[in-house]
Amino acid sequence: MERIKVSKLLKSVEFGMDVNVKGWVRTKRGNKNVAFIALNDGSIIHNIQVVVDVEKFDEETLKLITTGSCISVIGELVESMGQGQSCEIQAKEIQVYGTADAETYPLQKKGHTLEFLREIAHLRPRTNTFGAVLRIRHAMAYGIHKYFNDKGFVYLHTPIITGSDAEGAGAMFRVTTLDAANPPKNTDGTVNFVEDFFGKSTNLTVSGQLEGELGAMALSEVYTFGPTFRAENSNTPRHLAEFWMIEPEMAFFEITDNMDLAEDFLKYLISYALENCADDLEFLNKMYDNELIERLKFVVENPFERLPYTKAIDILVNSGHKFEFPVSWGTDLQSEHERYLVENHFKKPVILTDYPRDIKAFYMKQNEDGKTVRAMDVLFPKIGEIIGGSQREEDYDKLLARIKEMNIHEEDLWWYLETRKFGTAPHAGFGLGFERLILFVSGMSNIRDVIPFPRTPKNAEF
RNA sequence: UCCUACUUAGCUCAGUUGGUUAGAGCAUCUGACUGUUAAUCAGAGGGUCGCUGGUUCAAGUCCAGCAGUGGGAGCCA
Repeated sequence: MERIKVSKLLKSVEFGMDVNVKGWVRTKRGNKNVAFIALNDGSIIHNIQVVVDVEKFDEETLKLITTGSCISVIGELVESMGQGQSCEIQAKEIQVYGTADAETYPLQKKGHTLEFLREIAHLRPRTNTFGAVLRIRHAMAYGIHKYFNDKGFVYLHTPIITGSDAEGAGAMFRVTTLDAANPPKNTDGTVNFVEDFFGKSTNLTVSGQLEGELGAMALSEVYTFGPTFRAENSNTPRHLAEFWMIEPEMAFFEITDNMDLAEDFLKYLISYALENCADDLEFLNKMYDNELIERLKFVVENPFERLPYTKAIDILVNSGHKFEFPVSWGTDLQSEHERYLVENHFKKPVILTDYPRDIKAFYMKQNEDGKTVRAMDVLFPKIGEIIGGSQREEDYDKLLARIKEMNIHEEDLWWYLETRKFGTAPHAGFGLGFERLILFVSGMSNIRDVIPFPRTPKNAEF
């Protein structure tokens, strides 16, 4: 008999037919006459209740059905006699695929702390919480591709191993096949990477942006969506050493077009979650964050506040609010400043633009004032910076001057500079941290709980 | 990396000014119960008190170092 998924079954109203479901047992309870098994196959947050007439089954088989075990059930789909579910399966045949020793299986019927579940990341997808988060994560990944595809963007695969050390987005992980204990050396004692696999020093990418720009200078609109690596010793609920990032890059877009796209993109994804992940969001709203759904709707329905950095500084200085770090023009905003703007002053997402050039990357387009660049950061409640982007400097001379000024090796970027030499065009783009998006959409508060197997300093288990 | 808190049963936590044999709830096991919803009720088993060292007649409790985890900060997405 063909297997039917629980998600499909719970929507079915055709009582009286025999069905086959397969899944993992969440709980079993009952008495010597009747047993109730809550079965889940991950297709939906809800379980299907399997009713077992105890005397019709072998006692030894029923004993094997414990929390965590995996079974296949054939039975009749009937209207439930009990409260709490509309339909259930009256079991006729049960096959046990895999037992789960009750004394050692770590997941209980009772709730667990997220900290404990992180220690058993191989089993936590079997919980309601992680089932919900992982389904939402999937829906967001799909929504991202759908959004860009519908808009005519080309999905560009940028390299994961990079020889460019000039991306400037943080510490990198080295990629090498050299013997760590005994690497070939130059006469001055440094490691000779000419003998390494690629004939030069290579690292894992910290951003696909520079290559993304190369694609945009031919295909007009491109986006990347792939893993990104930062070797920073960051121990916070918002950072991972390995995370996924979405980086659209658009020719002929100026900074305002970039902001429009970023806002529309975020609103599309949040709407997509509200429409397609309603059950999972309701669960998370109930269990973790009572204002989650309300907050998601608010973000979709209200325009983001847009203002230049300089104006934000004025607001902060005149706020009368006591900050731990003083506010002054020319310094980067601290978390507390961003939080004040988003959560206290505007009470909605904020897009800040035109930051001082000295605190931003070399590739950002320089404004006429000689002091600021066309950067934009999208700040969200609870999680802070969710998007960072800019219009790019398309003028060869200005870009080269900035590279020299910041002591970046221009010879490493010859290919990047050539796009400004041959058919340059105004263009812009941004980066969205995928896990930060999931954090916001799911209402979870630690980034380690929105990726299946988190990589953080001192942790690469599983 | 810095600041701070925490680490006691499978899980979540109590544990008094240092003082006999370290407790509870849940989970597990056994039994009871004719349809349960984190079922309920009764009983039982379950501990190197994170690790190392120190103070003391005596350390889960006080001190030091180390490790891990949470929260905050920095770096950023």
